[in-house]
Amino acid sequence: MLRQQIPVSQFLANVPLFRGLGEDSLGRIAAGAVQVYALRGTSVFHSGDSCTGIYAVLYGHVKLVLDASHGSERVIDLVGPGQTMGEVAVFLDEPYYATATALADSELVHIPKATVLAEVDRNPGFARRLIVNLSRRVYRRVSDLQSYTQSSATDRVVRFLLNDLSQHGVDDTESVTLPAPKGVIASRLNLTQEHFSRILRDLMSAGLIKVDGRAIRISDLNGLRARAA
Amino acid sequence: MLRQQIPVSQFLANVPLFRGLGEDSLGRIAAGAVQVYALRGTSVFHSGDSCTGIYAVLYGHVKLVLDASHGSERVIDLVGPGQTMGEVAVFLDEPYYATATALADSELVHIPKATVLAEVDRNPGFARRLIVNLSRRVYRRVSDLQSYTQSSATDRVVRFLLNDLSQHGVDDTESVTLPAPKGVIASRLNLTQEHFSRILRDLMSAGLIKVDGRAIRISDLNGLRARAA
DNA sequence: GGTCGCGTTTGATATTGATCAAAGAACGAC
DNA sequence: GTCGTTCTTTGATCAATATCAAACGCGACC
Repeated sequence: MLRQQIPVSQFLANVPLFRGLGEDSLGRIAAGAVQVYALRGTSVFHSGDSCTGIYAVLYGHVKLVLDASHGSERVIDLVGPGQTMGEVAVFLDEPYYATATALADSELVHIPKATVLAEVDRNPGFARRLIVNLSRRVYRRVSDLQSYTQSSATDRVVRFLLNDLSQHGVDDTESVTLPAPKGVIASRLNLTQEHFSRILRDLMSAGLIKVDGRAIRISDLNGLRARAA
Repeated sequence: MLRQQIPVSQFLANVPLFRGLGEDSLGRIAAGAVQVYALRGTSVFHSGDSCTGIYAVLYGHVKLVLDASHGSERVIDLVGPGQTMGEVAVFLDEPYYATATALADSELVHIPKATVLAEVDRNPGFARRLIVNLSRRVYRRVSDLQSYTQSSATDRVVRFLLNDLSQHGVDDTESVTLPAPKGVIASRLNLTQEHFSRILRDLMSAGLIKVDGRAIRISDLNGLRARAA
């Protein structure tokens, strides 16, 4: 993993967590920030590492994985451009509890713990941003929990597809490209690779989607929506 | 549900979220606060209700439930004395996403949304408290997720017992009293009432615990600990 | 072009925990 | 007390998903 110190405030201005913070504030944050490159397959931090600060992803994708004591790893999140990770460990003053591994060659910005803590005390606007950010995260975890426990594997997959679709905007051609190998997506959805594969096959043979590697075309959007109810 | 306006600052001083905030800050928070009594079985708020503020539990117990569209309800949290609920809805500026129902006659304090928001902007110490509070919540949700997906039902039950034990301190007699009907605890642990019942029976016949209604005595602490690995 | 390795698919089987149904126990109201 | 309600236990069966094993596809690299 390479590290390099260059001006990053222009990048940070586009990260939702920092957007609209004002030049002075951004400047202070950028001052301590360091650009980090992580090649595909390399880890940005490991579970148990002492926490040095937060990371914002500029481009690429990173998976957050809970190491399984026994059995296979569990992907708890996929972090893409504009998103941040590591806040929880910073504020709990504990080591990172998950491992962050690049799914593709990625560029990140590291903001040291001290910088984050100082800015929170200094800038209520930033504090508020963080609070909202964490609130959203709690909410998403609760939603996840709800999916895992109250809906079937197929429902989860369908909802995942529809969700990804809506994020990328409804293009002329309705399609989704998985940001990670299917095994990783499967784990994120709390199912095995095999089961995920079978579900995609079933959705295909029901004429709802077409799968070509990581590219998934939605053939019957309404049919798919009906399935998600 | 009764509401009554009385001075509450002395109570708030004992709630972790507000502890050590200083007289002035506590005073401002208490100013808008209203004491709320919820009889057993009554709800403090319902999923979908517009969010009016946060609640701190003074005594009693409240369950937070996700309504299941179809099927049975899912308990996502048990909120006891000193704990708070509703923060996420306040900061996301959305309706409550769960329903809060008293498990026993309970006393709570309601702090209006506006009061909370104003105090965050005014008092970095409070903002920090909230951030830590929310971080802990994210962490707990992740831990929950890990239990649900990476360990067996029995493991979860054992860990729940050991956890509850350590919270109440290791009394002379090592015992736990469930704060809610077994069906509620079961749901919190993501299993059915029946399954929970069978697990307790099995742990009993293995000589690890003794169950008498909601009182559970740990007969073989080391044996139980061994089971949690 | 061959082959190594990763990701993916498929099939057969096993296991966990859910569901359905019903009977018991506990507890409060009258 | 006795009745009604809620909580809990037990048994029988079922469904969902995991696991194990093996083959397949395909790109990277020699």
